[in-house]
This record gives sequence, structure tokens and C-alpha cells, in this order.
Amino acid sequence: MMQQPGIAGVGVQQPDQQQQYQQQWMMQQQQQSQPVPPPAGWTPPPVPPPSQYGSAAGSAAGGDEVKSLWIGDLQQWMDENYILSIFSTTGEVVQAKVIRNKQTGYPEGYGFIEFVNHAAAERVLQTYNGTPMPNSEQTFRLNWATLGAGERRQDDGPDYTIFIGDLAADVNDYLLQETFRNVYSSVKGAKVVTDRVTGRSKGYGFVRFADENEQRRAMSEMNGQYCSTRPMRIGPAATKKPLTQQYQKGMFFATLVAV
DNA sequence: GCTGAGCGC
Repeated sequence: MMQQPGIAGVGVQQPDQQQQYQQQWMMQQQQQSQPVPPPAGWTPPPVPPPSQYGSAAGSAAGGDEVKSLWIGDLQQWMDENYILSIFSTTGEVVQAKVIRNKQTGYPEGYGFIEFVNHAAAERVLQTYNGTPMPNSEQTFRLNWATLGAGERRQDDGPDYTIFIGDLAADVNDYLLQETFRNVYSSVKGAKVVTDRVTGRSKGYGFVRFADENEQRRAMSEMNGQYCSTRPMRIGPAATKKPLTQQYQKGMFFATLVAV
């Protein structure tokens, strides 16, 4: 009855091997119409009591609180039950949803977790983000959901982004963000770039500011400052969203107007 | 490791 021994528990292999493994596994999955084999027994960790951390995000102006978290870096076998088993121990999870491709049925690698309120979501964000995922070599990649299911926000102006290099291996999105937020009030977010397969940091990332002056100041003032155990190297960020028009992935060369 | 691609398939 069971097949594919140890898919979930494979641990870290060489990237090549792992890719091959994943391909094999995908093909096997297609032959069986069975969605995902559960991993070996894993135990959901407990949720600690509320933390004293201040709110980093999600206190949207206007009053409606954000109650959902976005979760990324999900592996194929990590389904709703996996997520629920981890986060629902306090009874504060409303629902978990793994996004799947409509045609293939395969998970897209991310999902959403809705909580009873903002505080519950924040607690989980603080507690789990960057910690090891059960039965995986990866760590949790959690963030506030920027779009409510159905509604939309994201209208608070342009981003002014800087590039951060020389990051220590343990620096995650949140630590990077707080390092700058402690100094600059207009910090909107930060992202550490990680390897999609291993989940490990590539040693660089980005910080976004709402205020252009703070961006400019940070470029000089924070260069060489420490984040975790290493001094940061800061530079200008290459333009990520150069277009004002809509563009699709797979779209042919659009008019990249340098602004 | 040095310029990401994660938002409701």
C-alpha cells in the first residue's frame, strides 16, 4: 500500500539528485491519482504564549486587521493537514489552504493560513518564521498575506529598495527588516534571497522603504553596520518592477523603459 | 553564494 519510501524524509541531497528525485516522484504521482504521500510521523511543536514583540506589519491603516499569513517554500507533500497539525494546536486557526495548479493538481509551493485574529497570526509568525519545518530540512517562510481573500490592498505608494550583501547565514526576512526598522521608520519590508530547493540563504537580500530620503540615508549610514554576526554591504537595487503596464510571466520582451 | 519572483490554480 505504501510506495516511495522516504520521500518526505529524504533530507538534503545534492541539488542534482534532488531534482531528479523530484522529477521521478512527480511522474510517479501522475501514474497514481493519489495526491500526496504523507511523511513519516512528525510531531507538531507547541505554540508558546504570546510574545511582547511589536507589530511589524499588518496593522493596516484603516483598521481592518490582517488575519492571514502567507506561507512559502512548501514541498509537495505538505498539504493542509500538515499545516493544520502544526498551527492549529491553540485552536486559533480558521483554515489553511495550499494553492494548487488547476490543471496538474500539483501544489504551487505556497499557501495561506487564516487565524481568528491578527494577534494569533502574529504570534505564529514570530514563533515559527525561520524555524525548522517538521520532517524537512527547510525552515518556515511565513509572512503577512498582503491580499485578503477577495479584497485587495497594496496601495501605499512606491517602494525604494536597496540591496544588502554579505549577510550572515542566519539572517532571515524578519531580522533584516527589524535591523533597518529600528533606525528608519519608513521600512516596508525585507527579503532575504534563499535557494528554492534547500531553503538556505544566499547571503543577500533587499530592504524596501516608503521614503526615498531614508533609502538614500540607509545606503550610506548602514553600510558596514552589523546584522547578526557580519557587517552588511549595501548597494543600489536593480529595478525589479520596471513596467507600468501589466506583464505576464513568459511574456516576450516588453519595453523595459529605464526610469 | 552578491540583484528576489511569494499572494488565493
